[in-house]
Amino acid sequence: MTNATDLPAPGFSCGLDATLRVIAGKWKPLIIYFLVQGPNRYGALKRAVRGVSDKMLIQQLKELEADGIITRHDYQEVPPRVDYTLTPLGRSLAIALAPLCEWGSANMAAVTHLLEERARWQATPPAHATAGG
Amino acid sequence: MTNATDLPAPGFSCGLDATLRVIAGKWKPLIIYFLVQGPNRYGALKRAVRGVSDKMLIQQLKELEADGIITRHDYQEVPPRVDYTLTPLGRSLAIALAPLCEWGSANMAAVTHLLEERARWQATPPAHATAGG
DNA sequence: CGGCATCCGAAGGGATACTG
DNA sequence: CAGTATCCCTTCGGATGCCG
Repeated sequence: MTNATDLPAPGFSCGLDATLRVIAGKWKPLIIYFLVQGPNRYGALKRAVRGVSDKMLIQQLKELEADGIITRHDYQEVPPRVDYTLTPLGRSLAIALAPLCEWGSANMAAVTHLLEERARWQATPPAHATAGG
Repeated sequence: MTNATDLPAPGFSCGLDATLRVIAGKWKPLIIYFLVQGPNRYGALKRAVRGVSDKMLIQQLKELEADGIITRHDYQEVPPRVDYTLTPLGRSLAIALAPLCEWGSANMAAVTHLLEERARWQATPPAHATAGG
């Protein structure tokens, strides 16, 4: 980040905005990051992300492919065999994701705790939660 | 990141998952990143993010506050004056966001182009786009 | 195994109007 | 200026079922 006192921006809050368009989607960052390990088959991806449905996985995979982040290789054999690989662009994005990963690891305890707090906060009577502070 | 050939993972794709919970939301990363410049008023945030509605901005701000990423200070004066500041935790998250920002800047041209491509792809007849591939 | 289509509920998020 | 509330449409995303 530049001087942090001069990073205003015309329409973008810097490239962050651009990046967000690409990684938008509940599973994309996870998919991308998982793929840094190397090419992986559909099934492996599905097992790795754990929780994602076929629909979502396929959808995100397609968008990622359309965005030039990954490439799909169909071996055209039976039983079906397909694998997904990060493109150079995708790889660079993955490494940019690393700090976020590290942050999460470093603060996982806090995050876990916070998430619980938030859940409680959200369960608060939507009436006029201004009180309680 | 480590060797990129040895960063598998148990149930989490590393802390990335945890981080994603915190920055989930169309505007959060932008808000966080904008705040690294220092404390900012509601209006400044609104102008900076540009495109966000009051509803969304307030909502995300509240969640960020609940998550311990930012703090809100109400000067209790009139006309109203409130400002938001990154907590140490928030600051650390912001710096983890920097690489993403840089990636976006570095690849903005490509991303912009890709986005157009995707828009075109999405406009494709949803019938059975299996063809043409 | 890998993938697609459909249905459906939940959440996201914009527009507008109102308050102090 | 800062924030709240409501309406309402869109997107996200999960469950299920079917196909090559």
